[in-house]
Parts: sequence; C-alpha cells; structure tokens
Amino acid sequence: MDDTSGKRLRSFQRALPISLLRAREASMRRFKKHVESYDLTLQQWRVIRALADESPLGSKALSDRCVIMAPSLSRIFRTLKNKGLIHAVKTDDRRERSVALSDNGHQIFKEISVKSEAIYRDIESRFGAKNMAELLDLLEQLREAADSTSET
Amino acid sequence: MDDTSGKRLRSFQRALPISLLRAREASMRRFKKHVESYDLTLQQWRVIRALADESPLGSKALSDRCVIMAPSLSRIFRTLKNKGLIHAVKTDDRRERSVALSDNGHQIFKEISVKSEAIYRDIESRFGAKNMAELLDLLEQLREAADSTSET
DNA sequence: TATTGTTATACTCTATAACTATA
DNA sequence: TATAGTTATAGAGTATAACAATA
Repeated sequence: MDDTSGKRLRSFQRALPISLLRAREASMRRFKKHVESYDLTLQQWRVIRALADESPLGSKALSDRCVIMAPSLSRIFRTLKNKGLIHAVKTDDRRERSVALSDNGHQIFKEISVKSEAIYRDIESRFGAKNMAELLDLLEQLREAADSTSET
Repeated sequence: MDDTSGKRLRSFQRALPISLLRAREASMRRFKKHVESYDLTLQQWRVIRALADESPLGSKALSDRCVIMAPSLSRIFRTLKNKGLIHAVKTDDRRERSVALSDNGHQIFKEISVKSEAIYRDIESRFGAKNMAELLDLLEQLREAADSTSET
C-alpha cells in the first residue's frame, strides 16, 4: 500500500475496529479457501474445532467460544448432523442438547488441521513467532478490557 | 472466564482467527450500539469514516479500505445518498463514480465521533495506551505478512 | 482487452421475538 | 421464574457471474 496521503489516511487505518477487521480478513483468506474446499463454512469449522478441543458442549458454550448466535448454531447443528460429523449427547441437565464430534468428525478435523497448521506456520514464519505470541496475549488482554467496560 | 479445562481449551482459544474475531467482537460491542442508534450499520459507518479521512473516493478504494465487497458498496452508496450523507463527484476517469461526504455527512461524522472517541479512550485506559499502540503495530505487520503469503 | 461499477442471484449470518421444555 | 434451545422472520453481508460503460 502506498501512503501518499499521510496523516489523514493513517487516522482511519489505525482505528482499532478496522485494524482488527483487516488483519483478520488478510490472515483468514487462505484458511477460508482451505476449509471451504471441504464444503464447510468457517463457522462450521469453528464449531468442529471447539468440539475437537472439548466434547460434549452445549449450544451456549459454543455460542460464547465460537462467537456464533444461538439460532445460527441450531442450523449448523442440523447441517453437521446430516453430514455425520457430530451427534447428540445426553447430559444431566435435560434442557441442554449437547453435541460431540463423531468418528467422522474427528477424522475430518485431523485432515483439515494438517494444512491449516501449515498455513499458520507459514504466516508465523513471516510475522515472527515472538510477534505472534505477543499479539495473542494482547488480543486476550484487549478482550478482557473491552468486556469489563461493557459490563457497566 | 474460568480455565479449568486447561491446555485443551487453550489451543482453541489461542488460535489466531478466533482470537481476532473475539477481540473484535468484544471491542466493537459498544461502538456498534452507538453507531446503530444513529440508524447506520457498521459498514455504512466505515464508509463515512473513510470518506471523512479522504474524499472523494471510488468504489474500489473504499472496498479495499473498508473491507466491503463491491456489490455491498453499491447498495450502501444508494442508502447513504438517500439519507443525504454523500453525493456523487465527477473525476477524470469517467468509469469511476466517486463519492464524497455532504455537509450533512460531515456533521453526522462529527456528532458520532464524539462518543466514539470517548468509548475508544475508555477501552484504551483499561487496556493501556502502550499496549494499544503495540497492538495496532502488530496488526499492521500481521496483515502485511499474511498478504505477502497469499500473493504466491 | 482490461477496468470500474451495477445488477441479479443464492446463500449465509445477525438479531430479535415467540415458543417449547426443563430447572 | 429463569434457563437452554428451536423456529420464524426480517434485514444485511458474502460471493460469484453477467452486464454496461469507459479506458
């Protein structure tokens, strides 16, 4: 990008929300293509990742972790069940309708993860491992700071 | 957030795309409510901000800066024109249909900016000014790193 | 021929409200 | 009464392709 317009441009480009959006957009581009080549949306993939990390999980936990609204999750559950990637799991609280990864779900998670990790490491190698660790720390702190203000 | 599940949880929560998404979601919450109270969507607001920074701009420049697809921009132009916030501007290249902020557009930009800046400073005061500057730098570097890989 | 932008289309996501079932 | 989740619905965004006008 050229920077001929100088300061005026900078004030917009350095705004926090747009910076987060553009960084995300740039870093997601390759992940997105990769995941979509498996006929999964990014949101579906986030749900699969979260479940690979911890299963079973209910709608509410997944909604928080994946930043997906409950109605969207209902649809995603239906889709992933139809694909045989997740299945219902009974829990003590019978209001909850928790789900867990199926064997097929675990398999596709592993399959997609291979290239996904490679893409990540490629970005990290250009960005710098130290920078990456620092960025992830700052993002977590930012989230806490922003959450604490919105509670008032 | 509790961290009882430890390492397994961490691997998902520390993933770059989800970290960017959650940080953005948390830091945007209050901006969003504020902007929407003026009957503007966040995308419309991004266009207004970009035009307040530099006018006139064509569809392509705005698409890059605001991370909005061209067809969405066409619709946003129509909406903002109907609201009297932007107007068409003729340029040398007659393919371009550049737009600029109207007087009303400048006024609403200033009006919204007051509280928007206050929200920003509130978040910054909790997050730390040094952290904020560091984060913005890292986000820019990340974007460059990710862009350079996707060009291959 | 390539580029800028609009329109058409199909799909997905957001966000709210109304509802069911369970606690 | 409160909570977990589904369904319905309206609006907005994503993404691609087809198109018009201009370079």
